[in-house]
Amino acid sequence: MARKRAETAVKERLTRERIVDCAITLAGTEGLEAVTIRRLAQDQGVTPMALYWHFKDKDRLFDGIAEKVLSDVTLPPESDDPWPEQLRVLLSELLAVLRAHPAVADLVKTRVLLSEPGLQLAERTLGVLRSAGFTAEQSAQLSGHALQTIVALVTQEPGLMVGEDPAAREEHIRLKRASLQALSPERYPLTVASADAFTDCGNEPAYFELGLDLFIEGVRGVQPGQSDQR
Amino acid sequence: MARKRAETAVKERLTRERIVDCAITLAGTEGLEAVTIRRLAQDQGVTPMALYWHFKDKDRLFDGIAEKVLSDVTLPPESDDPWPEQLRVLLSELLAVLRAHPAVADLVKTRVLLSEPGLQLAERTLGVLRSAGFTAEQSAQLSGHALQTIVALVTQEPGLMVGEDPAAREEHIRLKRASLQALSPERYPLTVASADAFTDCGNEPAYFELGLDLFIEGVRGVQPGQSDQR
DNA sequence: ACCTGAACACCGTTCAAGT
DNA sequence: ACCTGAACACCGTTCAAGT
Repeated sequence: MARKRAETAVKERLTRERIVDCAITLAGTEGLEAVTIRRLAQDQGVTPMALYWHFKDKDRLFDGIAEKVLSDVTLPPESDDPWPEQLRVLLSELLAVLRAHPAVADLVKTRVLLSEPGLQLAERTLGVLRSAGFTAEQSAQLSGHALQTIVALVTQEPGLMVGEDPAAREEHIRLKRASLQALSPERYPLTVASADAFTDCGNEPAYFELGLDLFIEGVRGVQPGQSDQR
Repeated sequence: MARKRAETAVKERLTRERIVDCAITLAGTEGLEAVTIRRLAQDQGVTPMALYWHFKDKDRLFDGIAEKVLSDVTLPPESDDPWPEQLRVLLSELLAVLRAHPAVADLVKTRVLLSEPGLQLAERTLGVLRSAGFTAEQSAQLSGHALQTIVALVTQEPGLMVGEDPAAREEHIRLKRASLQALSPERYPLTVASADAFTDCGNEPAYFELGLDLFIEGVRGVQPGQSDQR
């Protein structure tokens, strides 16, 4: 009981890591909108301006968040498996990591090329795509789509609501579903029939599997040297 | 010269349409961040609170923007073409509309099911997918991915910078490209080789074609009753 | 019906100053 | 090196009041 304690936790020195961790936790519990410089400072028991010694501005803090999340990605060893398998393994790993941090997945989307762990993931993804016969240009674009697909899968999952208690979540889903079901069945029969699926993804594994399959099959379909008649 | 004039244009009464149009224009010229209640009011020569008579809050204004943009989508007549063709036509139309409004495309992504024109597009898309043999659940998910893919194609186009003069844009691209090219060629050879493609999509038609193909081929690949061995 | 005035509770950020 | 105090220029939104 030496010195003074702050709030519930032992007061430690401010550091980039601590700020980033705090931001990730806060985003996870209350949503990314709750992550403000001032709120972060308050939770750390410090002045808002204290953060500016560690980060040039909020955008750099976001860079730090993305880097930290991407550092959770563990790349598999190089393999001789067919490229679709390798691609699936890479994307599944990224998917698993982002699923643990849906609130900040959108930050990652635009920041992969800005950090060491992101670059390693990108390099490996490009490797798989190049081995499938794509050019540097095509591989760049496809790797971007891959990232984009995984992030969308995580952030747009129907019924997902970060930083909302289960009761409010249920209510939100119920309301949205009701409004879809209230549509004219003559004009929007298919939309009404899909109301459940639009508001809550009933089966998570199937949802993510279809998303992954969709992308990988898409890559297969545009692969150079394929019979592409339609 | 009766009454008084404001700024450069003739002062007219405030209306939902005028506010939405103003917001879309502003987003296009200065970016979505520039679209604030206060700025909109200022441009219209009115108090910020005036807008609250027309829209409950900023989110409803965003709903209005999305609806207006989606109303530009002109649906093709029903056809007997094979479903991939029909899907391509629908997505190309949406793509063309969003390409004209990249700054607000992200707003559209989460609001298709909230307006008449969006619902009509969704219904048609679901129709095509259902005709391809997908269930209501699968079709809902795939239509979501379709939307998401088109929006991403428009908003993530490398080298696109909404609300930035060409000079600043060039400089921005140059800088980002240089930083990629400065990476270690031993550790990131493929990333360095793709630096150009990551920073500027050299060939727009090819970029959008590949994006569309990727999605449509993906749907083809996950279509029920296909030989799906990998 | 349509708009204003004043106020509230927030933001990110700068800059000079403290230890 | 690391943090604070005070201030600036913004936000969205509410509420009572005006015409």
